[in-house]
Amino acid sequence: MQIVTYNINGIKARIETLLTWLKEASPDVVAVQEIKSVDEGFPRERVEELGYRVETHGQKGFNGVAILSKLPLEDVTRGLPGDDTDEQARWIEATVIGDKQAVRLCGLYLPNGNPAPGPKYDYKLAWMARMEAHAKSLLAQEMPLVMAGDYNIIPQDEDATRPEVWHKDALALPTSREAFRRIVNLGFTEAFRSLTRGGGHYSFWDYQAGAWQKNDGIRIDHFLLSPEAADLLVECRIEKDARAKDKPSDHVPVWLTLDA
DNA sequence: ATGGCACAATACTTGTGA
Repeated sequence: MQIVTYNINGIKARIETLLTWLKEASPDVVAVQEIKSVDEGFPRERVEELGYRVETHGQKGFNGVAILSKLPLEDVTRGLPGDDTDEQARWIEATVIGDKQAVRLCGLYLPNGNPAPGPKYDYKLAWMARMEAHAKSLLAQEMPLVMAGDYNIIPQDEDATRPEVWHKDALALPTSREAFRRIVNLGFTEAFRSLTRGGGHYSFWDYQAGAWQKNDGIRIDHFLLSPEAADLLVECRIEKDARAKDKPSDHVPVWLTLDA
Protein backbone atom coordinates (compact mmCIF):
# COMPACT_ATOMS: atom_id res chain seq x y z
CA MET A 1 0.00 0.00 0.00
CA GLN A 2 1.34 3.39 -1.02
CA ILE A 3 0.22 6.39 1.01
CA VAL A 4 1.21 9.92 0.04
CA THR A 5 0.94 13.11 2.08
CA TYR A 6 0.60 16.21 -0.07
CA ASN A 7 -0.15 19.79 0.94
CA ILE A 8 -1.58 21.13 -2.31
CA ASN A 9 -2.04 24.80 -1.28
CA GLY A 10 -5.55 25.26 -2.66
CA ILE A 11 -7.61 22.80 -4.70
CA LYS A 12 -9.02 25.47 -7.03
CA ALA A 13 -5.56 26.66 -7.97
CA ARG A 14 -4.01 23.17 -8.00
CA ILE A 15 -6.61 20.89 -9.60
CA GLU A 16 -4.81 20.52 -12.94
CA THR A 17 -1.47 19.95 -11.19
CA LEU A 18 -3.09 17.38 -8.90
CA LEU A 19 -4.83 15.49 -11.74
CA THR A 20 -1.68 15.37 -13.86
CA TRP A 21 0.27 14.07 -10.89
CA LEU A 22 -2.38 11.47 -9.96
CA LYS A 23 -2.38 10.12 -13.51
CA GLU A 24 1.39 9.78 -13.60
CA ALA A 25 2.14 8.73 -10.04
CA SER A 26 -1.02 6.73 -9.38
CA PRO A 27 -0.64 6.29 -5.61
CA ASP A 28 -3.13 4.09 -3.76
CA VAL A 29 -4.01 6.72 -1.17
CA VAL A 30 -3.37 10.45 -0.76
CA ALA A 31 -3.77 12.49 2.41
CA VAL A 32 -4.29 16.02 1.11
CA GLN A 33 -3.92 19.22 3.11
CA GLU A 34 -4.89 22.85 2.53
CA ILE A 35 -7.72 22.29 0.09
CA LYS A 36 -8.86 25.85 1.05
CA SER A 37 -12.39 24.97 0.01
CA VAL A 38 -15.73 23.92 1.38
CA ASP A 39 -16.71 20.30 0.66
CA GLU A 40 -19.13 21.35 -2.12
CA GLY A 41 -16.37 23.33 -3.83
CA PHE A 42 -14.04 20.34 -4.18
CA PRO A 43 -14.00 19.08 -7.80
CA ARG A 44 -14.63 15.54 -6.65
CA GLU A 45 -15.90 14.17 -9.97
CA ARG A 46 -12.64 14.95 -11.73
CA VAL A 47 -10.74 12.96 -9.11
CA GLU A 48 -13.32 10.16 -9.04
CA GLU A 49 -12.92 9.79 -12.82
CA LEU A 50 -9.37 8.64 -12.13
CA GLY A 51 -10.63 5.87 -9.86
CA TYR A 52 -10.35 7.55 -6.49
CA ARG A 53 -12.84 7.71 -3.67
CA VAL A 54 -12.93 11.25 -2.28
CA GLU A 55 -13.54 12.14 1.36
CA THR A 56 -13.23 15.82 2.26
CA HIS A 57 -13.30 17.88 5.42
CA GLY A 58 -13.27 21.45 4.22
CA GLN A 59 -14.02 24.98 5.34
CA LYS A 60 -14.29 28.33 3.62
CA GLY A 61 -11.06 29.90 2.47
CA PHE A 62 -8.47 28.19 4.60
CA ASN A 63 -7.20 24.86 5.88
CA GLY A 64 -9.23 21.81 4.85
CA VAL A 65 -8.08 18.20 4.45
CA ALA A 66 -9.09 15.24 2.31
CA ILE A 67 -8.37 11.59 1.65
CA LEU A 68 -8.27 10.27 -1.92
CA SER A 69 -8.13 6.49 -2.25
CA LYS A 70 -8.25 3.78 -4.91
CA LEU A 71 -8.66 1.29 -2.06
CA PRO A 72 -11.90 0.94 -0.09
CA LEU A 73 -12.38 3.27 2.88
CA GLU A 74 -14.37 2.54 6.02
CA ASP A 75 -15.31 4.44 9.19
CA VAL A 76 -14.48 7.94 7.95
CA THR A 77 -14.44 10.55 10.72
CA ARG A 78 -13.81 14.29 10.57
CA GLY A 79 -12.28 16.66 13.08
CA LEU A 80 -9.72 16.26 15.87
CA PRO A 81 -11.46 15.22 19.10
CA GLY A 82 -11.06 17.22 22.28
CA ASP A 83 -12.63 20.62 21.55
CA ASP A 84 -16.15 20.92 20.13
CA THR A 85 -15.70 24.68 19.65
CA ASP A 86 -12.77 24.26 17.23
CA GLU A 87 -14.05 25.18 13.77
CA GLN A 88 -10.80 24.70 11.85
CA ALA A 89 -10.84 21.74 9.44
CA ARG A 90 -7.49 20.08 10.04
CA TRP A 91 -8.12 16.38 10.69
CA ILE A 92 -9.71 13.45 8.85
CA GLU A 93 -9.50 9.71 9.49
CA ALA A 94 -10.38 6.59 7.57
CA THR A 95 -9.61 2.89 7.59
CA VAL A 96 -7.96 1.88 4.33
CA ILE A 97 -8.63 -1.70 3.28
CA GLY A 98 -5.38 -3.01 1.84
CA ASP A 99 -4.88 -6.29 0.04
CA LYS A 100 -3.28 -7.84 3.13
CA GLN A 101 -4.05 -5.48 5.99
CA ALA A 102 -6.37 -2.69 7.04
CA VAL A 103 -4.63 0.54 8.04
CA ARG A 104 -6.12 3.38 10.07
CA LEU A 105 -5.05 6.61 8.36
CA CYS A 106 -5.16 10.06 9.95
CA GLY A 107 -4.69 13.00 7.56
CA LEU A 108 -3.68 16.13 9.45
CA TYR A 109 -2.82 19.79 8.91
CA LEU A 110 -1.17 20.96 12.10
CA PRO A 111 -1.49 24.70 12.83
CA ASN A 112 1.39 26.92 11.71
CA GLY A 113 1.38 28.85 15.00
CA ASN A 114 3.09 32.07 13.92
CA PRO A 115 3.61 34.59 15.29
CA ALA A 116 5.04 33.10 18.46
CA PRO A 117 4.35 33.92 21.17
CA GLY A 118 0.69 34.83 20.76
CA PRO A 119 -2.80 33.37 20.44
CA LYS A 120 -1.97 31.47 17.25
CA TYR A 121 0.95 29.79 18.98
CA ASP A 122 -1.24 28.97 21.96
CA TYR A 123 -3.70 27.35 19.54
CA LYS A 124 -0.91 25.29 17.96
CA LEU A 125 0.25 23.96 21.34
CA ALA A 126 -3.31 23.24 22.49
CA TRP A 127 -4.01 21.44 19.20
CA MET A 128 -0.88 19.33 19.64
CA ALA A 129 -1.95 18.43 23.18
CA ARG A 130 -5.29 17.26 21.78
CA MET A 131 -3.48 15.30 19.09
CA GLU A 132 -1.29 13.67 21.75
CA ALA A 133 -4.34 12.57 23.73
CA HIS A 134 -6.09 11.25 20.63
CA ALA A 135 -2.95 9.48 19.39
CA LYS A 136 -2.67 7.74 22.74
CA SER A 137 -6.19 6.34 22.45
CA LEU A 138 -5.58 5.26 18.85
CA LEU A 139 -2.37 3.47 19.85
CA ALA A 140 -4.31 1.51 22.44
CA GLN A 141 -6.16 -0.19 19.58
CA GLU A 142 -2.89 -1.94 18.65
CA MET A 143 -3.51 -1.82 14.92
CA PRO A 144 -1.53 -0.44 11.97
CA LEU A 145 -1.95 3.32 12.32
CA VAL A 146 -0.49 6.03 10.10
CA MET A 147 -0.67 9.73 11.00
CA ALA A 148 0.22 11.57 7.78
CA GLY A 149 0.32 15.23 7.02
CA ASP A 150 1.74 18.70 7.19
CA TYR A 151 2.97 18.86 10.77
CA ASN A 152 4.37 22.39 10.50
CA ILE A 153 7.25 21.13 12.62
CA ILE A 154 10.94 21.14 11.66
CA PRO A 155 12.00 18.27 13.94
CA GLN A 156 15.74 19.01 14.04
CA ASP A 157 18.19 21.58 12.72
CA GLU A 158 19.30 19.12 10.04
CA ASP A 159 15.78 19.41 8.58
CA ALA A 160 16.40 22.97 7.36
CA THR A 161 18.92 24.48 4.96
CA ARG A 162 19.29 27.50 7.23
CA PRO A 163 18.28 26.35 10.73
CA GLU A 164 19.33 29.63 12.32
CA VAL A 165 16.54 31.61 10.61
CA TRP A 166 13.90 29.27 12.12
CA HIS A 167 15.03 29.25 15.73
CA LYS A 168 12.41 31.76 16.89
CA ASP A 169 9.74 30.48 14.49
CA ALA A 170 6.73 28.44 15.61
CA LEU A 171 7.89 25.60 13.32
CA ALA A 172 11.15 25.10 15.17
CA LEU A 173 10.91 26.61 18.66
CA PRO A 174 12.10 24.22 21.38
CA THR A 175 8.56 24.11 22.77
CA SER A 176 7.21 23.07 19.36
CA ARG A 177 9.84 20.38 18.94
CA GLU A 178 9.17 19.09 22.46
CA ALA A 179 5.44 18.83 21.75
CA PHE A 180 6.21 16.88 18.56
CA ARG A 181 8.56 14.56 20.44
CA ARG A 182 5.98 13.97 23.16
CA ILE A 183 3.72 12.53 20.46
CA VAL A 184 6.50 10.52 18.79
CA ASN A 185 7.63 9.22 22.16
CA LEU A 186 4.24 7.66 22.84
CA GLY A 187 5.62 4.88 20.67
CA PHE A 188 5.56 6.12 17.08
CA THR A 189 8.20 5.72 14.38
CA GLU A 190 8.88 8.74 12.18
CA ALA A 191 9.00 6.88 8.88
CA PHE A 192 11.41 9.03 6.87
CA ARG A 193 13.94 9.42 9.69
CA SER A 194 13.89 5.73 10.53
CA LEU A 195 15.23 4.98 7.04
CA THR A 196 17.29 8.04 6.04
CA ARG A 197 19.97 9.84 8.08
CA GLY A 198 21.46 13.28 7.72
CA GLY A 199 20.50 16.65 6.30
CA GLY A 200 19.51 17.91 2.89
CA HIS A 201 16.03 16.35 2.75
CA TYR A 202 13.19 18.85 2.47
CA SER A 203 9.46 18.79 1.69
CA PHE A 204 8.74 22.55 1.48
CA TRP A 205 10.38 25.43 -0.37
CA ASP A 206 8.86 28.91 -0.05
CA TYR A 207 7.62 30.61 -3.22
CA GLN A 208 9.51 33.70 -2.13
CA ALA A 209 13.08 34.85 -2.55
CA GLY A 210 14.08 32.04 -4.91
CA ALA A 211 13.97 29.44 -2.14
CA TRP A 212 13.61 26.54 -4.58
CA GLN A 213 16.41 27.76 -6.83
CA LYS A 214 18.68 28.08 -3.78
CA ASN A 215 17.47 24.78 -2.30
CA ASP A 216 16.49 26.73 0.80
CA GLY A 217 14.02 24.20 2.19
CA ILE A 218 12.56 22.64 5.33
CA ARG A 219 11.21 19.17 6.12
CA ILE A 220 7.77 19.52 7.72
CA ASP A 221 5.60 16.83 6.08
CA HIS A 222 5.82 13.61 8.06
CA PHE A 223 4.46 10.12 8.69
CA LEU A 224 4.18 8.76 12.22
CA LEU A 225 3.65 4.98 12.39
CA SER A 226 2.32 2.89 15.24
CA PRO A 227 4.46 -0.17 16.10
CA GLU A 228 2.07 -2.35 14.09
CA ALA A 229 2.46 -0.05 11.06
CA ALA A 230 6.23 0.24 11.51
CA ASP A 231 6.41 -3.55 11.17
CA LEU A 232 5.03 -3.09 7.64
CA LEU A 233 7.36 -0.22 6.61
CA VAL A 234 9.02 -0.74 3.24
CA GLU A 235 9.98 2.72 1.97
CA CYS A 236 9.59 6.44 2.61
CA ARG A 237 10.71 8.99 0.06
CA ILE A 238 10.28 12.63 -0.85
CA GLU A 239 9.18 13.41 -4.41
CA LYS A 240 11.41 16.45 -4.71
CA ASP A 241 11.02 16.72 -8.50
CA ALA A 242 7.39 17.80 -8.10
CA ARG A 243 8.57 21.22 -6.92
CA ALA A 244 10.14 21.92 -10.34
CA LYS A 245 6.99 21.22 -12.35
CA ASP A 246 4.34 23.60 -13.69
CA LYS A 247 2.30 25.55 -11.14
CA PRO A 248 3.62 23.59 -8.17
CA SER A 249 2.49 23.68 -4.59
CA ASP A 250 5.12 24.96 -2.18
CA HIS A 251 5.10 21.45 -0.66
CA VAL A 252 5.99 18.24 -2.51
CA PRO A 253 4.40 14.78 -2.12
CA VAL A 254 6.01 12.48 0.45
CA TRP A 255 5.53 8.76 -0.16
CA LEU A 256 5.14 5.87 2.26
CA THR A 257 5.07 2.22 1.18
CA LEU A 258 3.69 -0.38 3.58
CA ASP A 259 3.46 -4.14 3.11
CA ALA A 260 -0.29 -4.00 3.62
C1' DA B 1 13.17 44.66 10.34
C1' DT B 2 11.46 43.22 6.11
C1' DG B 3 11.27 42.02 1.51
C1' DG B 4 10.49 38.32 -1.87
C1' DC B 5 5.31 35.06 -3.59
C1' DA B 6 0.89 32.63 -3.83
C1' DC B 7 -3.89 31.93 -2.70
C1' DA B 8 -8.81 33.08 -1.34
C1' DA B 9 -12.31 36.25 -0.50
C1' DT B 10 -16.78 39.55 -2.67
C1' DA B 11 -11.93 42.66 -3.50
C1' DC B 12 -9.85 46.62 -6.54
C1' DT B 13 -7.10 45.26 -0.63
C1' DT B 14 -6.40 42.26 3.23
C1' DG B 15 -5.49 38.01 5.88
C1' DT B 16 -2.90 33.91 5.91
C1' DG B 17 0.82 31.05 5.18
C1' DA B 18 6.01 29.21 6.46
